Amino acid sequence: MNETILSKPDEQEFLKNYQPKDYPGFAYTADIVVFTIISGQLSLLLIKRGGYPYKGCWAIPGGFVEQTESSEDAALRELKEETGLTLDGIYFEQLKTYSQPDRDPRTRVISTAYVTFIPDLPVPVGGDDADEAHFFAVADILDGNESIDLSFDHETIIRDGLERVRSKLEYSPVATEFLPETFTLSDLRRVYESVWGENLHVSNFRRKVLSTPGFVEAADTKGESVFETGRLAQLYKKGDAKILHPAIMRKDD
Amino acid sequence: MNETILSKPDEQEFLKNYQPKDYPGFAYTADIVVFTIISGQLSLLLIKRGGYPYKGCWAIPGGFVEQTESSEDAALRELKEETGLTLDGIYFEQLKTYSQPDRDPRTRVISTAYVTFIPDLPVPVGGDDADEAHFFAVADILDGNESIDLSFDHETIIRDGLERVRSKLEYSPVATEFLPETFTLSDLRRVYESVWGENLHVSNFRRKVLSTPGFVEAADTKGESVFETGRLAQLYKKGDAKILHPAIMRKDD
DNA sequence: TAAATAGTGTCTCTGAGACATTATATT
DNA sequence: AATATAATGTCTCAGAGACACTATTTA
Repeated sequence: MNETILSKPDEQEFLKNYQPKDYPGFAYTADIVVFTIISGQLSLLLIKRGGYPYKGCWAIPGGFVEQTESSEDAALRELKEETGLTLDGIYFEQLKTYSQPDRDPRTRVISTAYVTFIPDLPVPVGGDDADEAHFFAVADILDGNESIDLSFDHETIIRDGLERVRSKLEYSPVATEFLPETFTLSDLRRVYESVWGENLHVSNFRRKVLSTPGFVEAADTKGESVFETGRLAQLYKKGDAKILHPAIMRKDD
Repeated sequence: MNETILSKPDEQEFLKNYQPKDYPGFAYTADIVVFTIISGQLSLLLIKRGGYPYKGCWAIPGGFVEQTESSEDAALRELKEETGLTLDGIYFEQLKTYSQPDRDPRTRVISTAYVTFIPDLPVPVGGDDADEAHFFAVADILDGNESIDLSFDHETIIRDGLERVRSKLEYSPVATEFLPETFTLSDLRRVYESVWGENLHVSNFRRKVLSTPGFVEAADTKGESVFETGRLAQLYKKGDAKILHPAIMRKDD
């Protein structure tokens, strides 16, 4: 914000006398797509709606933004209220804003959606506004025959979020956000395989990751295990790179 | 939107009796960053504000969204009203939504910003809400000593837009949006140089562009000129690729 | 003719796909 | 011992930086 200009006398005078216009006004919500990987399946968090409209249908967590908070703050607050999940210090980013006039059957609602990626650790529970919170495999939600009824335009939001996380893995180190503090290169590779839905070449993947500066660094604790049969693997932790170059590219682009 | 669910009797009943809540409501605006290249300088369109707040300061085009239109429609409508520019069939995309509670000194205003890239052809003029519309070199606006006073958080929006166009050039063919229907490879290279602010190697650039499928294709009209001294250049037109691969990468990432 | 840009060709290095081989763990 | 994963190494090809050289235009 440009503060200097606003301190001019005539600007101050205008603001002192300013009366909010009789402008219709919009309802404004913040929603968040929470991705994680469960049993090798890219999954996301849905809550079952307790009230109308779309009563009993599934929706991504979210809700109305308060007058005193940003939509970023609202997304985190609603997520916590509805599922108990706290994203403290966890990566999340703005996805897109949805403003189609008919996207909410009640009234005009603008929604800004966010995306986040979390390790498979916390077990979400239903909170204030929701009956139930549950992780579903993305494949089941989108192509699934299991008919998971989604609310509003949330299928569109989920598809946009999916494309975001898929492309984000290429040029940023966010794949590590899906993992605990230390992990093996196989763990990291499985993140890519789950998100992209394709198998990657094991040793080529290793070489690419290790030759990309700042992606991962070896953890001091060496030779720990991942609880799988086979040779014990070196543990790594997140490096300090914000962007990957060279990028880890997927095949189908 | 999921129409099937909404046609259920109980959902219909709820919607029939629905009364808009006594909810505060937000003002909602759509703004648009219009980039073009003028004399080899990446430039963008600003309008001089005719009223308070920030009277006399410069702002990116935009304004309040109507209840019956999407923010996409609003951005295009406001641009036309304020500058006379029509973006019919021209590429534009959503940039980001800004929701900081104090970003507008009058009242709470949410804004969704868009970006577009246009050839250096139309001359914008002031419209309804603005005194004046003018293209400024991005360098002058951001690092400039010429002190161009910007309104609201528009400097942030412009910086975000700048980073978007810079990265967009790498993996998408949008550079051609800055050019007329036919252009030479030098024209295209100068777009990259203007946006990235770095000189590119002439013959390597040629090879990369021509070996990227669908980026450009030779125009039927051969050997036309670009009105520069030197050998006449082959003309090209936009290809049908939506994504560039291999990408045209910049140095500093 | 000089200057400027268009366009071609070549050398080299890096990154990635494909694949073979060795190492170390569990069962 | 059989099996599974970890880790290293090698061959080859594609893409990109650097650079030399030729072609065609204007001034």
